[in-house]
Amino acid sequence: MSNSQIAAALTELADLLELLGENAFRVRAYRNAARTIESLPDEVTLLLDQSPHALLELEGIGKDLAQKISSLATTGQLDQLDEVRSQVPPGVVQMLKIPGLGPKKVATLWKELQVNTLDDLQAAATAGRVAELKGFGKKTEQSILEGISLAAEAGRRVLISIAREAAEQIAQSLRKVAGVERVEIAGSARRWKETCGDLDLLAIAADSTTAMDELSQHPLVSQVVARGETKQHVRLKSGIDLDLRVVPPESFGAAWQYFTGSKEHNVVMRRLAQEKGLKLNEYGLFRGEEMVAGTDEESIYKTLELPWIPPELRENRGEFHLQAPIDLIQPGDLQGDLHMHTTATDGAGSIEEMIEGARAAGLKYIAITDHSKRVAMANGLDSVRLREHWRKIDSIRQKTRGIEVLCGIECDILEDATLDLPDDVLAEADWVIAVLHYGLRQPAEMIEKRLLAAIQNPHVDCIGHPSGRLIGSRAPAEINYHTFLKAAQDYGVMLEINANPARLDLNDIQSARAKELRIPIVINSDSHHIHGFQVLEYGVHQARRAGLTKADVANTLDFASFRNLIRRNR
DNA sequence: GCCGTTTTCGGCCCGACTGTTTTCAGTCG
Repeated sequence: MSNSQIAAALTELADLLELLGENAFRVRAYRNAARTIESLPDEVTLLLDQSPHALLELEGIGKDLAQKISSLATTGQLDQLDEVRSQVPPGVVQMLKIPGLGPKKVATLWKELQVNTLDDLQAAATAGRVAELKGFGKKTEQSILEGISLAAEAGRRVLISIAREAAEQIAQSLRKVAGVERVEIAGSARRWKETCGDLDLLAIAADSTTAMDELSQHPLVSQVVARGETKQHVRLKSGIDLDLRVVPPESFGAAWQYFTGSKEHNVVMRRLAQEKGLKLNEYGLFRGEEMVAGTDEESIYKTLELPWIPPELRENRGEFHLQAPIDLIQPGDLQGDLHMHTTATDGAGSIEEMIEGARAAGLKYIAITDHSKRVAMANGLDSVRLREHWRKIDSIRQKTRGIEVLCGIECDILEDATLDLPDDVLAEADWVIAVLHYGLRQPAEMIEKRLLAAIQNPHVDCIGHPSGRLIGSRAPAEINYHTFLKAAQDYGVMLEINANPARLDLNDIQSARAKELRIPIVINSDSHHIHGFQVLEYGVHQARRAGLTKADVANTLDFASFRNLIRRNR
């Protein structure tokens, strides 16, 4: 198992144990271990190869967890996990996804009302039985009803990061099979959609049997749902479904185009073909019986008199108006990263470590932006500690070569629309990102007031993760994007695409609107550890889904130009 | 479950908020 899969298993175990009323500190130990494993630079299997005791060196991992992690890493199995899974109905675990419900409340619902599924819960809440429970009331009952759809949704789709990783891993092992010529990811994962409902792989193979056998036995696969000559449908242990299709080489482009979608994009494609007296399907583009294109995607688009359209744009959201090939931003275009944390607040890396991590990720400049004091749980900084932190950053950057470092702050926009730090402190910052963390459920007028107040503050350079959403688990704040974007444009405030795959906020649609208004976008990692910069890729693909080019993204500028942009906007 | 001892147990990050209570448990980040 990969590190993030091990981390997911440990997190699931923690959830289950918590529901079973296990000691909270024991549960925390599992969660801490999950985080530790997730942020390791090397795969656990590699560490174990180097030394069988390597895991014991890690903070927060003792004999017991080391043994469990090593079992997960080498066999993908953990008896304890299977055991507790059998004790808790899956529907009960899903209830944890309902905002406002934690393990205690869910356990009460499960035990007292015998609700085992989200449907059970909905029925109980509708009947008013939830409000009668001790510790529950009318408001809780109402918020449960509102949150159920969110939880149900979360169960059906997975984050793009989870989807891409599983798909790439399986594609890699299929590529090693004798006779397999080519394997590619298709579907929403190829379009880098925020979430994926299932995975699609496409292969060229002399003999489909060997490829399908390999897939059946893959450690990530739990069961084969269906298997035919050219198509195999499996379910992964993580609950995601995956389709593998084996196609002949001459049809590969057509199949790739077809199975990449989206459905809406393909409807238009087939209509355009029809208008030219052609027929498009997964086998090729045909005039009568004769195949006129289909070995590669480019030939299909070209025959339809279209430039090749990057997968991220294939949503029928205006991509057919493209006259010429569009040169979307690439991951390598980013030179800076303007949002990250250190051990001063809730990060895992020191200032020096984050600088080195950024350098290793190929970045030329960064801003260190720890939390302001309102985020007490993260040990947020007040004016005194922040100034001290900046002094420390300043002395370190004096000695640092090859990468520029800005003294920044991620400053909370408080519930009353004031900022968490006084103006005279913000004025000393090189870079200020203002964000909403609390009070996301306030009425739209209040959210608007808060965002506009932040934008109008002369020291604020950027609004970070504007909606505060966590995909699948926390709904976005209700934002009037029209006034919000207009204000950002008027006051020269940049907007962030937060690259954390659970955020991707601004979303693709609002990012496209920001581009139209020529509001500079910055794509930031929001790193909390030295390997956190890898997520920038997800932010870049989100930007690509919005049609952004290098010129639309401010942190593709060199440092001097970026610095000038900040100065000009202030 | 981990860790570090005043070394085999006792503590483990915490402040604010919400909705429930009538002094606080649970949730959030």
